[in-house]
Amino acid sequence: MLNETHPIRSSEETRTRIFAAARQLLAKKGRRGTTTREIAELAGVNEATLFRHFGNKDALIEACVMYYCPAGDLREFLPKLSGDIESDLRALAHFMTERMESLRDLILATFIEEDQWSSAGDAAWRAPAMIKQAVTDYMAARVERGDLEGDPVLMARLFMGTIFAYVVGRKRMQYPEYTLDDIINFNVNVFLNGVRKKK
Amino acid sequence: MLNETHPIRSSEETRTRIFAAARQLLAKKGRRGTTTREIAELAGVNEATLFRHFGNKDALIEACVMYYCPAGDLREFLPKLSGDIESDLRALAHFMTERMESLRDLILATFIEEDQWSSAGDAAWRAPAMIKQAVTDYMAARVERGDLEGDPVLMARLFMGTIFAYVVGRKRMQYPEYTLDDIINFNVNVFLNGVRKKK
DNA sequence: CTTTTCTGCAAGTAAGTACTTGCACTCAAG
DNA sequence: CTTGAGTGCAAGTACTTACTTGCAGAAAAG
Repeated sequence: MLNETHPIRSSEETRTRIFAAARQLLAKKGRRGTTTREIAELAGVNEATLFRHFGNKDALIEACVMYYCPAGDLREFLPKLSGDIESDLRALAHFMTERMESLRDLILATFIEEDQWSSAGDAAWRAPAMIKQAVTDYMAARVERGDLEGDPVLMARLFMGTIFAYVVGRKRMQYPEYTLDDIINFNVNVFLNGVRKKK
Repeated sequence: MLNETHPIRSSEETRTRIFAAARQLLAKKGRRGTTTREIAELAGVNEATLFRHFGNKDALIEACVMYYCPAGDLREFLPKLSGDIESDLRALAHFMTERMESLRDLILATFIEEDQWSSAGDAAWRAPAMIKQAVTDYMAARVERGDLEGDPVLMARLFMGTIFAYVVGRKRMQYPEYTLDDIINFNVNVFLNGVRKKK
């Protein structure tokens, strides 16, 4: 007999359900504030299943972060860039905003309890670090070509900082009267006017 | 007899010792990761003293945040500004960096566990919100005067965002080869070139 | 001197939490 | 049909944590 408390589920699906629940709770309550009981409940599995899959809470969290922080999806995006700087930067800003937005809470969570995240914390930061490097390279190429002038590292830092601040600060510092496009356009314009090479 | 386990302490001093310890731990481990036992130990008081002073952990944390987030110290600073825009903005950037730095971890902690901070979370954000308003006003005045052009709200947002990103991201995104001055000077220059009115 | 206030100390309680274990059930593969 | 993997369920363990309580000492105020 097949009752509703025993639905058929593959092992894979169970794992992803657990990951989804863990991510949601980790982002909301942090590592210590999240209990295995809550994760199990939200995932719709028994608490014992968590431990049978991952051994302990730490391993679960680490696997969860690894699962959600792939580091390679930037390579599909970069080759598409080659128009003029302004549209490039706008596209980059949109791409980065999306990426960071989807990891926002997980990234934020690694900021506090810093000593307790161990390698899971590093995993969450791998994608942003790769993007940072790519942006720096982009800026350096444009400086080389004579489009921009200044230190590419500081340029990348400034550019990414504006996006970081938008994504992270959004909840506490709200600007409901502006759309994401408004803000990105403004930021890109100011940035470009500020670093474009004078002729 | 006066032994070292019973040193003389006024009630006021005990409170500030508790606040200092609580702040340190809250910043490092978050609200749930911080235990009353640890706070008492670090403060050098008995755990029971905590509860005799504040009743419960929540009230302690709230009192602690209130204690460390005064909202009025900006008024002493603003009147000193009246030179040219560049030096004004540099001074503002330094001031904001210092303020945010001293509250960095407390502010960060309020980002996650958001539902659990209640009014303490608002208290931690009162000072930044006031600074945001002051910067917006400053920008508006400069636009009015014809020095800058653009939307003062977005200008303030961008300007503060760069500082926010620096302070918050510092630990994970390190640039040991640049000093704070390097970064502030670069950011202020780019920003100013970007928003200065063209003649 | 007496009283009040603040504190330390030790013991304890009730609740929560990570994690375990033994058993039964379902389903798919051999 | 048998077997094994994956799961639910219920009970339990060892530990932590917020919070309490009763007692005693020390200092300050009256």
